[in-house]
Amino acid sequence: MRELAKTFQALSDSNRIRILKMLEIRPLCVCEITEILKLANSTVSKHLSILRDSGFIMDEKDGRWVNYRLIDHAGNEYVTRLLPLLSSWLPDDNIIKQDQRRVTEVDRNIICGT
Amino acid sequence: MRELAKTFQALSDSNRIRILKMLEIRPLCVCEITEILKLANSTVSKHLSILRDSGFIMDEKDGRWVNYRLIDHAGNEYVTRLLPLLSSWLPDDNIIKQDQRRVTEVDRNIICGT
DNA sequence: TTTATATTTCGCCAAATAACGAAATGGAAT
DNA sequence: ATTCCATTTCGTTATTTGGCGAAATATAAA
Repeated sequence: MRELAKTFQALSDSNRIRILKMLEIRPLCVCEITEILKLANSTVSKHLSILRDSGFIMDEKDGRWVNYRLIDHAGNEYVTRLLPLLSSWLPDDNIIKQDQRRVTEVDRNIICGT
Repeated sequence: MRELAKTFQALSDSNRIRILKMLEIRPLCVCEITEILKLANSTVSKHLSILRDSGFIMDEKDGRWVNYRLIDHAGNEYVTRLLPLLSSWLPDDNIIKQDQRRVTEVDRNIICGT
């Protein structure tokens, strides 16, 4: 039960929901997410670790960046069922739509390290 | 998005999950839930108001008691999808099983007002 | 109307959470 | 090896949360 509560807890924050909805478009590095959410990178890193620890996302090194992506096939029943639900929700949310559009526009080589 | 985060927030506490799983068995009054969870009645009342405000449960007066039950047909997409999921989860959790057994045994006329 | 009882609301406290900036870490490139 | 830069970790702060007991509310019974 602890695990289930923790799973819902991971989804109970607006910024983490925004991150998951952005990752529906494509994998992103921390600085791209930071740029879109307008939060400190340490804050974004914390949100990402919460989403990773609850099984929603995975990370992989890519040169000097760390790419985060939605988990492909979760070994986790809760995540397996919740991710598709989340994917079907908020299609008309203005913030989510704007975030997702910016994901298609943003280029890590330009925005990172300014 | 706020509403969605709030919905998950409601499910992010173990005691609220226990309450919802108890209500799968039958409607319950506050003092029955209080007896099973072993919490202060003010605490249980707060949990119930959170679950009600997020659309998972409804209340109805019944004499001097207030019965809480799972919402029948939610006007809420999130609740409509999440309640069946929750219902399918935790079938082997020992605490949940014990709670649900106690729901079938408990009698408000005996346990309330001792 | 008075008393009893179930529930809610209020005020408080301790613990958890989300945010930040600064410092530490770890590769990549020079 | 040293520098550069993306990311993580650490320490702090403000806010939220979950818990309690006491007081307020509401309804049933006497």
